[in-house]
Amino acid sequence: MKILEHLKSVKTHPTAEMVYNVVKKDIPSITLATVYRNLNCLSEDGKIVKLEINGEFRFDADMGKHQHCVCKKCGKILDVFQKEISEYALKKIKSTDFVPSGVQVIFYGNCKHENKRAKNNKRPEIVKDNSGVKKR
Amino acid sequence: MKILEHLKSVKTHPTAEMVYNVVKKDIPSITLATVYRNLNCLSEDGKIVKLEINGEFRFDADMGKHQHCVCKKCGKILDVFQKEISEYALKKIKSTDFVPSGVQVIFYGNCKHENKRAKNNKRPEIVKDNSGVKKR
DNA sequence: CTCTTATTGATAATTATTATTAATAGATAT
DNA sequence: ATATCTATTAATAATAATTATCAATAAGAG
Ligand SMILES: [Mn+2]
Ligand SMILES: [Mn+2]
Ligand SMILES: [Zn+2]
Ligand SMILES: [Zn+2]
Repeated sequence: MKILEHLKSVKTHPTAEMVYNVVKKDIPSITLATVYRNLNCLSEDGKIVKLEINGEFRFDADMGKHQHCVCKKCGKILDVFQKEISEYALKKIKSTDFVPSGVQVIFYGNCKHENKRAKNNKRPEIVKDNSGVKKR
Repeated sequence: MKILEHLKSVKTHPTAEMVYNVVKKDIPSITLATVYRNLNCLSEDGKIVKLEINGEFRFDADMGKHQHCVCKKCGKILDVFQKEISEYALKKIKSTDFVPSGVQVIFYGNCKHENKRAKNNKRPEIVKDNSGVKKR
């Protein structure tokens, strides 16, 4: 309950560990494995969405049909609420040997950073700057 | 070269390990780490696509704009070549604080298994059958 | 052929996630 | 209320995938 409650209160698409770090303030005895277990159950039950971004799972309690943007620089995940995009994809897809039940739309690009000094960049830049690296 | 060559010859979206198991037949000295290294370089250079599905990375040498279907039962990944779907998404998205450079469309659902007797089912079913598991 | 640098193989380390299990909490029956 | 049964948890340990390290090797330049 606390886990779902917390997930509903944020729009950051946290990892299991991020959820854990917040929820343990309320339930100090809770363990990371319990958070994982509950997040997985919730997503199997269709109460939350489990996303896979940059090598880790992210969780989202917003079950409305929406899309996501992932910043290639800072890794931030933003919501896009334009259900026509998902609907178009599902309406248009014609596959003889596959029956789709849902679609996931992820945009990759760059978010508008306060380019002066990134203020809420918790993790180091994911940008892969190859300048100066010469290939042969 | 052998890695890229192999990737271009298949449409299975293999994992690094799958690529490794094939390429090592040609280059017995090759190591899994080298395969990972090269796959990552290739994807950074835009020569291949790196997908993230069911907790692991999948690689695809088909750089044409296309979409994917993931079977929730067997994990198989199928291609869909309908560029209008990705184009629609990119054209329609309006985000004030994000500049998209690409979009990834993944359909989830079920592929048409030869349900009489699955003939090329290499890996065990991923299906999560909760029948008989009562929640309280 | 020698020198310099990039890439590899071998392996260790890391990270995220899942599995195990005895203990606990919660519900149910007495 | 107390005993009993059962689902969930905490506390690990284990696993799986991926990345890092680094000495040895291969490739290119001169
Ligand atoms: Mn979201
Ligand atoms: Mn493909
Ligand atoms: Zn950003
Ligand atoms: Zn299937």
